[in-house]
Amino acid sequence: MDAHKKYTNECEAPAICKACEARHGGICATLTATQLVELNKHSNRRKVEAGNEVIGQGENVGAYSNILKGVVKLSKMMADGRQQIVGLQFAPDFLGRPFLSESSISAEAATETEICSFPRPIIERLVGESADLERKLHSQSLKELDEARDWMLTLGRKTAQEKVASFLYLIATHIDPERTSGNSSTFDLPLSRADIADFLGLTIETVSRQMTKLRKEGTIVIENNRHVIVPDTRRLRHAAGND
Amino acid sequence: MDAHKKYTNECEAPAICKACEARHGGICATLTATQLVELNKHSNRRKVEAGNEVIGQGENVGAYSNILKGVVKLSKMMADGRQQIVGLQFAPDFLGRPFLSESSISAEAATETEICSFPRPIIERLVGESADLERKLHSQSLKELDEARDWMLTLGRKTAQEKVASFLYLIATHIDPERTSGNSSTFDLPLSRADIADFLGLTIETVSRQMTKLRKEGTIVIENNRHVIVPDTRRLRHAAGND
DNA sequence: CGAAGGGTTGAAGTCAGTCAAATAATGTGG
DNA sequence: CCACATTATTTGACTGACTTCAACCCTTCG
Repeated sequence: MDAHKKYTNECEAPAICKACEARHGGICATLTATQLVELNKHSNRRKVEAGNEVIGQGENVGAYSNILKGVVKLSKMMADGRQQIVGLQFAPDFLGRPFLSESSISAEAATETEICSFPRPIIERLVGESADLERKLHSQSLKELDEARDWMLTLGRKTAQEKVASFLYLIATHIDPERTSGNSSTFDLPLSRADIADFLGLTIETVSRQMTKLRKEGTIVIENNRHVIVPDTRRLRHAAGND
Repeated sequence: MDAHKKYTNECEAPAICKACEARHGGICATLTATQLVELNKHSNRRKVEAGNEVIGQGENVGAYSNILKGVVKLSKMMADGRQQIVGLQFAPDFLGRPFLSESSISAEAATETEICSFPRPIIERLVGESADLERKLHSQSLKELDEARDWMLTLGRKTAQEKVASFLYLIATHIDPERTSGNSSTFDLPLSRADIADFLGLTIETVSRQMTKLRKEGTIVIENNRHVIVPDTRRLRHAAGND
């Protein structure tokens, strides 16, 4: 069987990659079929439950990954336990540098997540071969930098009300909307109130109060704590102080 | 004269570059002599006074620059005027993407500054030619990302006291120290109280009060408002909540 | 000398934090 | 499927850190 696999130079992409959700979104989009085959030999696709660290044990320490499904939170912690979420990564983002020695960032699945990870050395070799790949990684870094700086404005200068609205607006615009028609949007929050507080530099109580306020104003509708309906995203955007 | 300039392939670096402070620190370090000559034809070296935007008027809009001397602040502003400084760049950093359409960031000289700027198209062509250059730009982006995330923790989770100490510690470790021996450090603040407040997400009054407090505790000594002496940087680091 | 800008200090107000308790959602064993 | 235990979220009363508003000080510069 597999009679068509005799050539190695211009081979086809592995079947598993062809069916991959991130095939055209993640870093894999920049690779040739040959490189995909190579990468695929060492890749490891797996599920990560909400609340678990994305850093693989043993062999996978220091790996790079594609997020195929779910939301990953990147956070920093102070010696005394105070915590700050410094970034959220949505599928099909690439999860790279973070859990490298560098800065003390931890990556944890916020929701049930699926990732495809690759050993660091392989990626680094491919980066040397492919300018497109380096470009892709570079541009993701720049995107993350822009997002981080946007969030600095939120953390430093917005009120609690605006912070919570900013968060909801961020989610509304980044999550695969369960339903989006024109100006309205519906989704499940990927983060608990505690996580939201850590993302906004607030306490859970304040987050809760501001959500209640937004609900009573009619800016949002909440069902079962996690499910949110935004009837008018422009109104939410305005509440976030974005204009 | 200039008899030795007959070859064009393996020419020497331009004299002005050889004498340049950033020759080995900025992006220029990754370029070949030939590329330097090319780049030099279009480069524009100039001084920028404190308080002026670094964006060149007219021809230079959308340029990339090397910072040769001084400190540049990157800031974002909300519609109602609230402002947040999202990054400081010290010589010999590269000042790149910021004043590109993208995110509404403005770059302004905090102190008297000297920059060497290049038209965007030239840089972009060189990036295509030199993987080293792309790598260099990429790694600066990652550095800025790390710094931004560190600062998010400061903005979101630290007290006013810790924020001010964090700022002083940042300056103490980034500025060419006028005098550094062992654990002590002496320097001039590159930012006014108003700028410091915008960097820390505080008001000038709070910044002033916390500086006074740190002074009375003996953690720092202040002379003429701008001149600061840190007798023991470990103590300052501790006041910043970094351990 | 007087005006102007940057910085400090004080008094009063407010927004978000803290502490505590109630309520809702989720899970577990019988 | 129910009673119970456990956790997540909301709500309330109170406190406190930081802001706001206002006056004052100090240096600089015309």
